[in-house]
Amino acid sequence: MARLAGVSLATASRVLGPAGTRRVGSELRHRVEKAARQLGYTPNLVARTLAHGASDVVGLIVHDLTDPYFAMLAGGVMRAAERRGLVVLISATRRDPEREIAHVATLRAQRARAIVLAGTRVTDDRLTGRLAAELERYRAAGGRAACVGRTVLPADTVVPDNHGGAARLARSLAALGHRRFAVLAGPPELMVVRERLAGFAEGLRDAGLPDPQVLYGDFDRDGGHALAERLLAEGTDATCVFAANDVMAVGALAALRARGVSVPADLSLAGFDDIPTSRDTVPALTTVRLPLEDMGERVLDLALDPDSAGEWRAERIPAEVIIRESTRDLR
Amino acid sequence: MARLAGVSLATASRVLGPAGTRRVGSELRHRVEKAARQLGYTPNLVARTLAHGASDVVGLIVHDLTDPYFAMLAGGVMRAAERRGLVVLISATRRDPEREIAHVATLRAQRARAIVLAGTRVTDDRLTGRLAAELERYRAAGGRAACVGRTVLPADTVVPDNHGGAARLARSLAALGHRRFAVLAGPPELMVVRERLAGFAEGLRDAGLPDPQVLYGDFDRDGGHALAERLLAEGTDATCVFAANDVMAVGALAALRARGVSVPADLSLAGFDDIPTSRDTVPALTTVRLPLEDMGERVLDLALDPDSAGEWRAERIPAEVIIRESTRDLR
DNA sequence: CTGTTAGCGCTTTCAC
DNA sequence: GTGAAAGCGCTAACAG
Repeated sequence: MARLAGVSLATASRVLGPAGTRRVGSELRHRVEKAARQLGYTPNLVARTLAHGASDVVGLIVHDLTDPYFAMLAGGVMRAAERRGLVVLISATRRDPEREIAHVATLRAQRARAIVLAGTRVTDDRLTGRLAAELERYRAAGGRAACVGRTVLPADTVVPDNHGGAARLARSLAALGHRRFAVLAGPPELMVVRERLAGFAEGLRDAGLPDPQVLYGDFDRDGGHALAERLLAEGTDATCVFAANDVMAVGALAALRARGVSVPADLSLAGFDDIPTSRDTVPALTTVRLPLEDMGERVLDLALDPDSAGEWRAERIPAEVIIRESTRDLR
Repeated sequence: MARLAGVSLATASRVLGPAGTRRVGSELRHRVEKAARQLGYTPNLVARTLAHGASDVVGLIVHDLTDPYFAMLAGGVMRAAERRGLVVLISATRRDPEREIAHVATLRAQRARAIVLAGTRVTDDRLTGRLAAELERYRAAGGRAACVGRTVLPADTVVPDNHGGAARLARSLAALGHRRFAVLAGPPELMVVRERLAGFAEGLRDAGLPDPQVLYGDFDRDGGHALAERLLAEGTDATCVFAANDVMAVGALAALRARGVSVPADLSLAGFDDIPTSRDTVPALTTVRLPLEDMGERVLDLALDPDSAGEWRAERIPAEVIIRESTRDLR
């Protein structure tokens, strides 16, 4: 113990402890610091957490780190955490709501200072209810939480404008002269999917166009690939395809290419999210931009900052349509 | 406290505690479990860690989660951790060795059960020495560690066959009829870069070809982009370009395309790693495959499994050349 | 300003 | 088998 090395005991805690209004004579302060350095002493954060109550780990629950959407989000959360001197415990749900609930429980047991939930929001009320209950216990134990997605959970939320973005995208596409659309959607149980789909349909209606043809599948690269093949197999009169997210669009692009369908000459394609690779696909992907890293930072801020009044806060994130080369101008 | 709820006290610990040879009468066992359930009791892992010594968090230090290489690696580590009931604390170095050292220190303070280091290995001896020292302290405090990359650290290591893979790639490319090469390399301080460069040059020599033209830059997408532009600006007589990793290759591809250089018609291009997107680029990227997720799992296994004898283990990971469409067959 | 004294919640000998 | 008691290493009142 650095204590014995120095001379005093709990004084050490004051100088080595969390920066703050620690008043210690400079003489002793130096002695302690010196001793600590000599012994290579590092405070045991576990003990500190136990005694002091507040841990400096925050939990982040995502679907899959391998998906650029979540990787970017995680990057933002980690950046914000580092700025505050906190560390991030990441766990993946792989879209399994049960696993998400379990992870919240683990984080509670771990006494994480805050939990950020990203991307498994489903429409099943029973599941949502159980997750909410688990979160409630966590909060009751002094934890803070925030999530990104829809405001269905009892927590502050960063809510990307999925609906509005998709609607604006639809209108932009209509303005390019497209009249018939197909949507490669993820599983209908996913909130994001429903929002983007509804927004897109609404945008189409605004433009006086009929509802799109909709195909449901997995919300990932292979899902996009499979759906594009199905679209081709079933036949379509659409001139433009909207994939519910960019990774699906990337998969669709590959499938179309393999089948000899040229984008955008034969068929236009648009995605959603604006992950980094979407500007590097060929053709570059028209999409709806979400400031993923910023969202990550914001959601951690929300989780950590003192609650506002009674109601849960919802921070809307604007989504911006970006027209690139994958959508043909038919005019 | 579940204790009072039930009846006994430390008995609760025996039934709720870590699974094992806990002998408790089934009557009491049931009572305790019931009480725990009623109260929604969850053991405080922080306290357990303090008392019991062993935490169930493992640390993972990567360069940047946003880079698919590390995302995949992280995915593997997380999978392996989950299988063992452990959680993963991830931190990013953004290639700053100082930050890496700091993260090890933090993880030590956090009493992480194990640390996995991935991807900041540099050639600076002073830095490596300090990192080694920090690791040594961690280990002295009972921690375990393993890393992926070069075996320069006092730890078990998963070592991808960068040299061999690059050499085989060079020979394959030579077999396709290419005679003059350019390499878009990352910063020379990075171990990976040196290994891949050396391996590539060696493969060329094996084939009786001259050393390649080498350009150094950043080890990421934008680095690849910038380097490709520089290559074009400076002019080159190479018929094939080797980018030291896939994300650089993706950037290079975009730059070449923007400049009207067709791949592989005008110039061939190859990468390294085989990240998921490399099969979706246009043209699909010739590369050297590394089983990233497996590597992640293996490195955690290495870190956690009881040390073998005195020497540090080095687990070689084979790298497989994958010829796709981005490299032209000149024969 | 600085030393003493209780715990934080759990695991673990050590008796009964 | 099961209860009692002693810490794990640190922080936080509370006195000096």
